[in-house]
Amino acid sequence: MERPELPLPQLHAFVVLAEELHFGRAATRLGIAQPPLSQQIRRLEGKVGYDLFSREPGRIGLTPAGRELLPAARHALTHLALGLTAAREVGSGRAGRLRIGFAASLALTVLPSLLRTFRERFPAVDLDIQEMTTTPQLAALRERTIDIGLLREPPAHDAELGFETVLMEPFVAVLPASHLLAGQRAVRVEQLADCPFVLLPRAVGPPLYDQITGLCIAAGFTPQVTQHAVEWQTICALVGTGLGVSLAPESIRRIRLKGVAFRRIEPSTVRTRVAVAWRKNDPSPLVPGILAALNQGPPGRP
Amino acid sequence: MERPELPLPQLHAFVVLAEELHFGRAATRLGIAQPPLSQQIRRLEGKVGYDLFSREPGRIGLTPAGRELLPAARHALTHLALGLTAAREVGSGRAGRLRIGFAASLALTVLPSLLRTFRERFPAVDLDIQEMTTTPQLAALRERTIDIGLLREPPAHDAELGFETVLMEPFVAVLPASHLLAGQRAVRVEQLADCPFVLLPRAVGPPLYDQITGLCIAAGFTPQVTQHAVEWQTICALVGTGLGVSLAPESIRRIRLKGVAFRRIEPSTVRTRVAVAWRKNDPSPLVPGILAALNQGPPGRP
DNA sequence: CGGAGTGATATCTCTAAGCGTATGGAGCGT
DNA sequence: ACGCTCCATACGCTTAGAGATATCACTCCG
Repeated sequence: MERPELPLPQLHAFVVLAEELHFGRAATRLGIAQPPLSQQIRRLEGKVGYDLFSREPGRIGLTPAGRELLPAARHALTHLALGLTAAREVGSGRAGRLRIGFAASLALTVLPSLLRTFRERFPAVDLDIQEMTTTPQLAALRERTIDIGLLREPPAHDAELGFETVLMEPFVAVLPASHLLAGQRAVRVEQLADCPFVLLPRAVGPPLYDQITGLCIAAGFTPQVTQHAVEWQTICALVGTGLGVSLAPESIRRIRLKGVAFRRIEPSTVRTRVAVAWRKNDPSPLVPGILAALNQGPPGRP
Repeated sequence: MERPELPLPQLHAFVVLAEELHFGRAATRLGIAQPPLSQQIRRLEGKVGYDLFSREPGRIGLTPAGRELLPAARHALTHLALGLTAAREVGSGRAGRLRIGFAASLALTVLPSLLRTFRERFPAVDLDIQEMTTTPQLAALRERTIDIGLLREPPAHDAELGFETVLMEPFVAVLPASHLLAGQRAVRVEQLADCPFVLLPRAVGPPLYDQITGLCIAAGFTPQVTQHAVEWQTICALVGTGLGVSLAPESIRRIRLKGVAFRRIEPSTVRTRVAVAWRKNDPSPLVPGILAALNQGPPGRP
């Protein structure tokens, strides 16, 4: 990439003159007087090294060299103009791309309303949404694979990432419909002490896992996890087969499955925190945009 | 076409910095100190209205707006550079296109050697050659349909066109091989007085036609033209069938046809002038080039 | 022959680009 | 804590660019 030799204003004048083939009119179109235009063209011809126009009285024409340069000049000017407006669109946040990672359990609650209000405000923005559990989201944010994360139980502080709480969800008990406890309106956690548990593997979201087991421990027992599954959908299905019970954020009530019952638990003080995450140094104007959309949009009730 | 907002030097700096992602190295590549580079980028960002780079200590990166502008900037710069060198190639005459019209009778004499020497000197120039008779050539030159004409009997002076004599050709008699006069080494023009003539239509080249009939009139008779044909090739063929005789420039001896004989004529003082023609105001550097090639190349002997 | 139209030249002004040197200040590693 | 790297800022200088006005030169035309 060598340093540019031809100033753009001169090329602009060149293109306009090539279209008008008349110094007076071209100068008018450029909004300048005629002599400066003559100068511009002369200067440009000086830098190119050859005449670009043949000047015969009453008849201005492009020389072969001018004909050769014209399309390049036109392309450069239009490309730049387009690129500039595109960059401004993106810079202002009117256009662009935002990659969002979200926890599967939010697919039926926060996510839909968030996407709706965001799309209303930024119709030209492409949204790439991708289901990911908490830990991979944090990694993806750092690696710049996603720009926004919707996750559970964020770390309290992070040098690189910012968090904002979206929702505080209580837990519910997930029971087979045939289970004894399913007859109650609410279930005390200690009543689950002897039941086998179906849970997420701890690795996909250690804080949430610890919160659930912490609930049990607070109730005086250590849950016996007999089965793991990576998706809440699967956990509910397994519970439905009678394999065990589970404790889950209230959101998953939206998953309707035959033979599965959800019940409030007591104590109901412990809640799981749902948060947005973003890179603090992300220069994109869409990040503030989506935070605003989250706060403004209808609160995602489970 | 609006007036350009972004100066090219700044875009150049932008592209280089986007490649290096390091102010120091980019400045070195640009051959300037680091602070001016910072200024350039700042100015550019000011004009765009948004940051193009995210500056975190130890890590420079493109913002989305910068990513959007980068390809446009690169395209503009490379297109301009290519267009500029192309224009210079054409301007210097090293490349380009030259449209040549030529009289058919020259296809076997002046034209081949001219093309050969011209191609040696200007290998990158495209030559469009096109067979045309004299009158259309003059029109095509004026209409800028061709750039160079190779024609017979040019007008003595022309305001717009320039001419240079390439060759002065004597005439020969074209006879059926069986003709009585074919037995002689040379034919006196008046011996053709009673023969029917095959000639070009006057319209395709009035001066040449008048010259031929003038030859006859000088010899004391008016030729009886019984047949016209637009190509010398055809004329010779018709002569070969015994339809008549003709008078033609010596060049057409190169046309070898059975049953056709060519003989010197007497008096042999009258000659037909073969000339190059060009637009006097043609800005192309190839015009002087081809004139030089004509003078330098081997003289086109018929 | 004179005037209209068109482009080139001459001269002047002003602005902003472009560069350099010197300096400040934040992170990071030793 | 110190120094190193790296980028930003401040200041001053020079020059090229871009504009205007006034004037000249040429051609064409009535």
